[in-house]
Amino acid sequence: MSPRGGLPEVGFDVPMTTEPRRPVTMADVGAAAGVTNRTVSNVLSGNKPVSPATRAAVMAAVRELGYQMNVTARGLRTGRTGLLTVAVPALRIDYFAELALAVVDEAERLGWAVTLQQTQSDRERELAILGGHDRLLSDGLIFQPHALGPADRDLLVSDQPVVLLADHELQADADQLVLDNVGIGREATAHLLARGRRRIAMIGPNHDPGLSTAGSYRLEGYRQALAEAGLPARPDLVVGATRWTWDGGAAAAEELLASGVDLDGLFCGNDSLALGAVHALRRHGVDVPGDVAVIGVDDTRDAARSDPALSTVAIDSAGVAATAVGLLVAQIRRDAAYAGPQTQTIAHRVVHRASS
Amino acid sequence: MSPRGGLPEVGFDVPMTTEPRRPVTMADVGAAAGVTNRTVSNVLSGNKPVSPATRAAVMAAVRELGYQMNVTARGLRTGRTGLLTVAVPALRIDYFAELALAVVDEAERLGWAVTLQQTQSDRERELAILGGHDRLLSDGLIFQPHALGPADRDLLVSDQPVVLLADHELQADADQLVLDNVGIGREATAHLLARGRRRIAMIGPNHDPGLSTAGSYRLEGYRQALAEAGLPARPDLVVGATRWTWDGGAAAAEELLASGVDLDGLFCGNDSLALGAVHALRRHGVDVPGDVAVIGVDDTRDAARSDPALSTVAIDSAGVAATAVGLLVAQIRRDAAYAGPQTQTIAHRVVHRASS
DNA sequence: CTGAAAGCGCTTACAG
DNA sequence: CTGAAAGCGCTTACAG
Repeated sequence: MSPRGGLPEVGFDVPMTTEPRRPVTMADVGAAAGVTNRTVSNVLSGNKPVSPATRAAVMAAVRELGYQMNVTARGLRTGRTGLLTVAVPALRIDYFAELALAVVDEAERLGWAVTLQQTQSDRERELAILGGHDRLLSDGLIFQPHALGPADRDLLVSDQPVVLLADHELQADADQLVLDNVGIGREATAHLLARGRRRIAMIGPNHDPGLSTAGSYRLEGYRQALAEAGLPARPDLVVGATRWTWDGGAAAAEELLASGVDLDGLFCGNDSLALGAVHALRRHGVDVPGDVAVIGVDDTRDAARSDPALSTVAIDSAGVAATAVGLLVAQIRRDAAYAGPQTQTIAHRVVHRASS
Repeated sequence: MSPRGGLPEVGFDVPMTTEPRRPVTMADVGAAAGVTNRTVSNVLSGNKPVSPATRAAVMAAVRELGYQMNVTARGLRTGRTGLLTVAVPALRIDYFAELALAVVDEAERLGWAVTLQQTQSDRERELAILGGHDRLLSDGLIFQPHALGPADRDLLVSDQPVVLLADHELQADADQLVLDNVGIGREATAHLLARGRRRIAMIGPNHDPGLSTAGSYRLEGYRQALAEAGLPARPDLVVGATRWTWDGGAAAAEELLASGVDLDGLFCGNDSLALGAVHALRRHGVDVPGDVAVIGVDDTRDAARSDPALSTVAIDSAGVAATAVGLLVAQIRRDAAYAGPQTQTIAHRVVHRASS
């Protein structure tokens, strides 16, 4: 804008002060500090000793130039990105949301970042998790398969770090944290029996044979408990639920009521189902626990806060998260203390509250 | 273990069948398909046309060798990782959890993965988000600052793609989605006034002057509504809450009741506070809405499901997430349609339910 | 449509 | 303790 008269011609050829913003590299930092990029790397990584004077000069240059490490380049060189992947069926289900957020907390505490993936219980998406992009961008995977099952053991074996969360023992060649779902169903039902209930319904089993969900195992436990009490398994008392959500629980309870079946106890596959079911029951004038005692599974935060407070089988999702992250990081670091692939059973316990 | 007698000496020097598992590279795939890595890259990226026969040969080799792209290497070359970062104060707060999960959904739909970060409203951690590792590992950032405020505008400006979610307009050089928190407080309070309440309390303002939270703006709206109705602002009706959680709401309600103040309406800074407060009120025999009408903010899922269903000021977190992801991706792609940094106000609306 | 080569920004043996 | 150089596995102008 200013006339060129007052400036030497050459002035127009010097670079503008606002250059194309080439990112600052370690070499730039080194040049400013009078060393090479190698020394900068040693200072920043702490892998090799560096003299205090050199360190100070480097750090000053880092600050002055606003240097930020190119994590992708480091990742290519070292094979580590500092990222973990968590893949669960659906984050809309409270239990998985709480589990995933617990993993984020625990990983963050140990200095790792986390990416979240949802499989929607879809086989193709579960396969994509195992072989996909994010798998290689992150250093390890915590994965709850839903559509993949025991028949897919070859797929679930991996030379990359992985911890499986499972509704049933999947195979022995990877770390896995397994729920005792039969035990959960049996103990939940036994709790209702102990409260004097005899006509106990269940909401939850999934009729999709392709899904190895917790539902079928919990149903088995429910049947075992009834059998141990000398009670028959009545199909009219069992209602399926494809989606284990609040809405699914409300709909299933409506279905139970509409069928006219007489019940005095209700075991729901998880807390979300149970809370939706309680809501529907009360809307129809059914008292909980007076007319029907209800118990869920998971002990989500909402369970303790609902009115009436929901009895449940507590699963320590924070503990599962901590264990899973610990095992995964041990694998990634090739810790000497890491004992190799193992199967751990996740603990559970019945929590008695007002709903039963 | 087996005696070497039966084997030729040379046998011990041939490589074992289980080699050190060098990862398969594009060059390996090319060698198997009779082309170079460049052609493999062209096939896999789709960036350049490749003859059908060559493509088929490459894809066959990819399958046979079980090739998985090294995403880190591609990221170093292209400057893209396919990863977005979402940073919010705390995932334990329902609104942020729902917002973050909505971002995951929307990003996934568009083919991006998401990493989640929590700042805990801590200034150091917010600065780390802006300058940290994950910033450079991901292609863009959706960030709700809490400790950083208008005074930090220089820090919030960036040459890297960013979308700010804000409780108050922060600065004009970045995309930002801003809540009209004064309006939210005013309309929530006006709703209670319209329901005939005159002694309206508020739970929420944060007394930490370092935090530019929504609380102070919503408090201002609350005062405006009272003033417009000709009512005085009574300090004894306002209770602070440092953490906007269910527990925080229950504790604040206890505090209100213990103070002996007479109230007939209650505006809570968010739904989590409100649900905790309702629980505490009812436990002390206070009827909602008979004795005290209650309204929250956010319209989290629990709001509609609680008993009584909670009135609230709905914020469309799914819409916020979709808009934020859309703006961020447009920045990353340098879309021609991208209009440059802009400020959008997030819509809200009062939802009347049973609690008022 | 394909090959040979350069280069993204780091880390790390190899010398000194 | 530091320099010069190789190489991680891709993508992409440059030739043909």
